[in-house]
Amino acid sequence: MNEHPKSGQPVEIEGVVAQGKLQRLLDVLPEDLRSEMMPLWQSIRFSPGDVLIEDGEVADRIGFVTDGFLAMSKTLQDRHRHIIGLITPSDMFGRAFNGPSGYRIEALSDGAVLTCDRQKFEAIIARSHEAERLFLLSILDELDAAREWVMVLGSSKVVERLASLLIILSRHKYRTLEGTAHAPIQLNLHIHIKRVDIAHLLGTSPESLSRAFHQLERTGAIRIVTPYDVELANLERLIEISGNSLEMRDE
Amino acid sequence: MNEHPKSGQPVEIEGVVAQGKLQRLLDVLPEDLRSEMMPLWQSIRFSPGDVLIEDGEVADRIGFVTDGFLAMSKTLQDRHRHIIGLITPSDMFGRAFNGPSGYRIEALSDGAVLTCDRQKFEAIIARSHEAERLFLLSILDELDAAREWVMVLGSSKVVERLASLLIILSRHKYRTLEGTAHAPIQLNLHIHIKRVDIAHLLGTSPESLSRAFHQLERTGAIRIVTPYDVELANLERLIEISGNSLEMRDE
DNA sequence: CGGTCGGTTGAGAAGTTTCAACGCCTGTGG
DNA sequence: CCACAGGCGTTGAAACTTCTCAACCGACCG
Repeated sequence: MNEHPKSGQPVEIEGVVAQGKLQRLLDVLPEDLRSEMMPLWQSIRFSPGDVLIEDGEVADRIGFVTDGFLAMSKTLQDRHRHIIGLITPSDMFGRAFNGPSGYRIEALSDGAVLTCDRQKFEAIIARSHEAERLFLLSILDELDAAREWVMVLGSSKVVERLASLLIILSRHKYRTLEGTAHAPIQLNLHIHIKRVDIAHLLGTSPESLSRAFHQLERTGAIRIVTPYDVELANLERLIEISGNSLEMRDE
Repeated sequence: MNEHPKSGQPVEIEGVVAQGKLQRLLDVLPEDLRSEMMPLWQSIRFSPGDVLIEDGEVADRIGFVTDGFLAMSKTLQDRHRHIIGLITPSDMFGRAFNGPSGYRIEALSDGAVLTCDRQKFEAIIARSHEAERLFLLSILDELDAAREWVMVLGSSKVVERLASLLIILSRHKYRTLEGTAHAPIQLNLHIHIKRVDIAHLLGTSPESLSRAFHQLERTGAIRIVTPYDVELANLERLIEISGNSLEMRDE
């Protein structure tokens, strides 16, 4: 274990490297708080279907995704399932500073999280003004993401929503895309999420989703290598189909 | 009306009484900061179509709605307009602690806001740990609201989305509904928002929206007194139609 | 080899969009 | 004071998209 991780130096926990938001958070913590927090972290692997936090439960842990996809989901009385949002690597989950979870946190793919006792996490963050500010900013990012998602779901056609999703996922993967949108690059997305789950995320059925995928392929926007491996053959066209609702902004 | 944790003294600015979140924020501020902030507030009236903050603009003011409805909206290149969210009385707008606005803030009805210079607001909030914490909590609330809205837009049928909207609006208006959902109460909603705007909010067309309204009326869930004045005749049925996706939780 | 899971495809039913037209109300100018 | 235009909600009808149910297929597994 690293004794004195200086700012910018990768922090490693149980063989897993903390990235993105967690890394930045740790960078900002004063030395004493950081060394207090470090031993609290624990790496946990998950597989599709695992439930990390149940709907309505008061979570006793928070966590950061280091690999794979989690989802916030909700199953209604009529057995209808909605996926409210994806939680992708670097994102946090677990409602720090807040009440019970309004939805289930479940795994959509294989992956791993770094988790920490919620109350201890909160207590340490609250002792650093800088860390609390950083935390606030990350919530504001989440808010933006949620609102962007509202935009996406606002479009009535499934192809549009799917195109938007693919763009968003590609943005997550390659955070340095700005300006290159018009270059004839080819991006590969390996998304190990089942069609049903993507369908529930987009508010549609697996059948319609399948047709949308193949429609995108017919128009040349993407190439379906395997159901989990899509090549963004023509990003410009994909953006056009998505309705131009998304900026290719960086984080 | 809510209980005020500390001072409990309603604050009045230019004849407008600060409610909800703003009141609570002021209550939490230490005396010196509060008297510093008070003179910064200014009440402004708005009418439908007024643009308070333009898409992409770095807002120099933040504000709290005291009456009427604002919307976060975005107009795409293909002239398609989305409304991402409503901003209702007590809500804040204006991206404190954050970059440029990702959408336009426009008025959907007549109403009023209390506004304040953004930088000064931030500076004062940042000097009170309690206020900053409260601010963080209100962002978390917004996040919940945005995600609830994602749920709503996830349902494929327009009637369901409309039913959900009506329930949410009624919850905003009568914050003390829990437990009474089964009582045969009649709620009246006076919403001076044009059908086109509601349609854009629900991601549909005015025509479909109109049909949805009348379908709700036919099934006895609501009664349309005037297009802007709806009576929730059968809340239970409305909830059922909405797909039970919403809890009648309090704020 | 048979079963299950997940993706795809087909076909008819259901819901939505789109375009066009109508009616009501309001405000304006003759 | 009336006529008329424009805004807004509503209604109708046809084109389109999506949903639903059913069947099929390939991969994987016991």
